[in-house]
Amino acid sequence: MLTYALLGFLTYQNASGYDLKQLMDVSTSNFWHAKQSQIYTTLKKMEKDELVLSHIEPQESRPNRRVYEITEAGRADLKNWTAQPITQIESRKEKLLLKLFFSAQLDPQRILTELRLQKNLHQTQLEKYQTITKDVIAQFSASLDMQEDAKLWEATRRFGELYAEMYVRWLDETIKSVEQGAGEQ
Amino acid sequence: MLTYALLGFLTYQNASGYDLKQLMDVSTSNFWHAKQSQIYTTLKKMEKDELVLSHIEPQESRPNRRVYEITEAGRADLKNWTAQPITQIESRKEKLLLKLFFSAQLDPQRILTELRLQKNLHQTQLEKYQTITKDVIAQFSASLDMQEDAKLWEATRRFGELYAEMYVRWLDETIKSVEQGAGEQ
DNA sequence: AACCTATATATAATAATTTATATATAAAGG
DNA sequence: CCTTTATATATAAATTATTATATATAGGTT
Repeated sequence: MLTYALLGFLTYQNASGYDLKQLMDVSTSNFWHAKQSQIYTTLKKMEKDELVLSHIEPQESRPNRRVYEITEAGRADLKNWTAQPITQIESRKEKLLLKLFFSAQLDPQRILTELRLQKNLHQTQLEKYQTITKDVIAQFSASLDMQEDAKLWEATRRFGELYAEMYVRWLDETIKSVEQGAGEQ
Repeated sequence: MLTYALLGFLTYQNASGYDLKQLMDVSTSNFWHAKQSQIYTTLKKMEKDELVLSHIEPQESRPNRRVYEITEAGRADLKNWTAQPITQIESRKEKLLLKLFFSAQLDPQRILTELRLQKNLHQTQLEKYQTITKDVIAQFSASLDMQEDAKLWEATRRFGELYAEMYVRWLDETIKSVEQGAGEQ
């Protein structure tokens, strides 16, 4: 899957592994992320599979860059993937819920502390989606040739916003429910 | 992480790999899931680490069961894990959003078909949380010694419900937005 | 009679992902 | 002056997860 994310970025412009990591961090990290090491090894595999090709770009006073370029085979592969409809719901993994599920014999105070910490985190995240992320996309939206892209990027930002909102709401409800059983304010 | 899920189940009762797979599928699959093969190999590793121990339970006309039991070390390990607060937001991976993000040059009709299919899936899922899952938990809630557990289980069910609700809402918004650009009803 | 589902465990092979480490330098901040 | 951050790539090791396959039988369905 990471392959397709990388191919997607490379349809916009050539990029190094370093560039691609930066791009992911600021744009798709909300719904797709990868570690630096995975990006580098995946690019290597992609070059072996001829989905991309690379060349070294010498730099002064900085390590040389290995810049990747998508090939025709790469474009075809990406197109083929996008043509394949997703017929299932993506499964989630949420450590917090796993802990909660098995926490009945635990001290309610501990659970509450943890839930409140999480509320903070998601609230901060929510605000980021509503300010910084929104502004970044709005800027892209201003350039004419980016309008179609920006519309879809906005949709993914909105997902992040709605998700964070939902999470905070659920935490509020859950905190209240746990407080009731614990006899504390 | 799967280790803790399995240990969690084993604090309630001894179980075989097969049992644990069934249990996960009907209870935690909303926020934690695993394939049969991973469960079997993880149990094996856990036994080597002395977090569980197993014995064979002979059966007539069915393959013998290998039943696992949590050890004191296992209980300690689980307790230690629950005591460790989670200080980060869990990162998501959503193929659908990844596709959407890179879909500007794609036929809007295709995107719409895919989004509508997803809406169906999440709507069906939502109804399940609101009916079957809700009923199952309500039944557990009826037995006195399960009330504390059932309350937390209900919280995790509620998460699934809110998530599905949010997803459907986002899909509605996104479908509308894509329709506008595509000049179709 | 043939097929599917449920019951039950196990392992091999592969793929995906994370953690850790190594190297090298410039610029900026405290 | 020292530390941190940014720039850049690369690989080893370990963990986690998926896909595929093998075996065996009872019971129900087409």
